[in-house]
Amino acid sequence: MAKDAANGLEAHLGYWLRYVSNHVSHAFAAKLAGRGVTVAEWVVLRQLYDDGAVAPSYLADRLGMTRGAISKLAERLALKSLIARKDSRGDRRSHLLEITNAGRALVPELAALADRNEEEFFGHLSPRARKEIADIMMEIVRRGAFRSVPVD
Amino acid sequence: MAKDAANGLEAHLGYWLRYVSNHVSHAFAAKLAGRGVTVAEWVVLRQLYDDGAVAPSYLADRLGMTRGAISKLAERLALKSLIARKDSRGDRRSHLLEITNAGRALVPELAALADRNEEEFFGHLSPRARKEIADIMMEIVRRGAFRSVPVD
DNA sequence: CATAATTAGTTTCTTAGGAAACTATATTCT
DNA sequence: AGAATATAGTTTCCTAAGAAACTAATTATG
Repeated sequence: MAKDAANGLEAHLGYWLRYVSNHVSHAFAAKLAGRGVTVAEWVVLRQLYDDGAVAPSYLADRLGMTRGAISKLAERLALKSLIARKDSRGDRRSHLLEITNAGRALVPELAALADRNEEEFFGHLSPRARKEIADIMMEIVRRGAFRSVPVD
Repeated sequence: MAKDAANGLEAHLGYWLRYVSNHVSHAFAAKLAGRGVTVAEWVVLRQLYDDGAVAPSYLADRLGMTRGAISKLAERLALKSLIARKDSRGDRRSHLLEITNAGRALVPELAALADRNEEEFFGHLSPRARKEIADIMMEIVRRGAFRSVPVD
């Protein structure tokens, strides 16, 4: 019962994750578009809502994006006055990003859209199943398989 | 025990799926880059490996991409001689895409990389857990939540 | 049968992210 | 202290995808 080297696409969990995740994100993006923000912007906003003032590089690390991407993202959010840059006393290379009042006010609205999207795609799953999958995903992140990827 | 409207990012399954999926895809992309193909190209190639000659629009539908994206993807793959366009007798608007011998020969190599990537991220999960998640993802796709997404 | 509507695919424009080069500041080493 | 190195963030260049406009061919309609 040898496994075919050209194993079906569908056999890979990565395939299904990508497929579903792309669709879920896309649907979410469509909802967010009404409020003039992208998914990435929402994620940054939501993070700053919790974290207060943090360095761009911290965000990059935390959210798994490059510094360049965060730099541009921060610029866009600043133009929309949803976040503000704040000098970080002590090190003149760096600064801090902080959510503005307008940004803070927006978060619950966007969160409601996130909840609705979540419900739309995963609402039919039992809380137990949802929790289990989320735990597995977190475990994968926790294992830090992300750093150690050999580039071949 | 009211739920906070600004529910934590991490509470959303969509968030974790996106996070993990992005990383898995990225790691996979790095592996594929050695063979000169992208993840999207691999997916198309793999599909054609199974399906024989099919219309671009079928691929777009099947893979959840736009026709424009498939058009450009097909062009790239054709330039690499991994697929070929074939006139579809009868309807002169359309044509068929077909994997070439070179493309066919490449698939098992790429499949091995896919397996390795899969192993790297999901290898620690029991076959049962993997199967369960995959089933849930397929179920979400099957439910066709994808079509019915309201754009607001 | 001629014209309208539809369908298949392509192209243009725009957006967003990664990689790597780059600038400015801070730290380390001797 | 002075030179080499490292770090924070930005910018440039490139790639890829979506939306919508567009072209060509086909089917439906009056």
